[in-house]
Amino acid sequence: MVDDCPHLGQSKGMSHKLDSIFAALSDPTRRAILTMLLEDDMAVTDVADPFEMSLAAVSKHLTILMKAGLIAQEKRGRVKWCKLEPDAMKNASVWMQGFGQFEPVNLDAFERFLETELGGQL
Amino acid sequence: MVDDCPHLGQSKGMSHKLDSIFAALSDPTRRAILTMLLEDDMAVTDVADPFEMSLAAVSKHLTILMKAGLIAQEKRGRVKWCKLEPDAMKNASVWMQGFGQFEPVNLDAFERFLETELGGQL
DNA sequence: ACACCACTTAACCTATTGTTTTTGAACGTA
DNA sequence: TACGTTCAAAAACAATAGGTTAAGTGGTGT
Repeated sequence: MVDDCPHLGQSKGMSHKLDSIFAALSDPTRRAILTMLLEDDMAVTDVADPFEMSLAAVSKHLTILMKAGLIAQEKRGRVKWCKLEPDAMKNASVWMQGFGQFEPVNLDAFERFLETELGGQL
Repeated sequence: MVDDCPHLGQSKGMSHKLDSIFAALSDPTRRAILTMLLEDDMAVTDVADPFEMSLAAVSKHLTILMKAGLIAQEKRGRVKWCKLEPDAMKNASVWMQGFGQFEPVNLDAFERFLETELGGQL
């Protein structure tokens, strides 16, 4: 979670994962796909069905989601089934929780604490 | 349309916000900036200092973070101070919680961050 | 007034992304 | 075997992202 703070220690592994996870989540089509997969596993054709765009475009979106680790694809026969892979999203969620856990008041207090007690030497 | 996240009762306006929030988070430089701002409010020049890139590039990153609502900027004199705006990230976090097939994040990542970085001085 | 400082904007370059259409491979079925 | 279905890959293209340098804006200090 602290991996991408360059003035602290850097271990690039996690950061690169977060790159692709957040980038994958930044597209509304892909978020919609994830929402659909929340209800049930789906074949590629069925995933593409509600969308205006071509099947090829949806297939590429699925590739992006898979490379981010947000879904898994399993081929059974000629049908490729897509299922959610929630662990990847958990990684991103945990990273974000580091920012959401405290109220603004507590944040201000914490900042003042850092200033007075530590002199900002971090 | 399947544009959004119906199971969470979110509107299309929210979807556009999530676009920019997740897109902003997908860049490691911007995540590093947010991590730095976790410790204290900072002037633009000081934010740019640890990075290899130009000040102009960092300024653009800050604009993206501000448009996503992840930070706020306040100009005092000739110095523009940047501070974290955690509510935006909380929105994105809530969206991800909808995929609650992983346990709700109850670990306090922020405290663990502090323990790691401050050596338990708190 | 003048120079400096803290940014922002402009113009530009390059790599990547998002999309389409077309092509083609793999697979079930008749 | 032959045919239709499922899906991926390739080619082509516009738009966007992230970076640069250079110029512009506006507050500070002497």
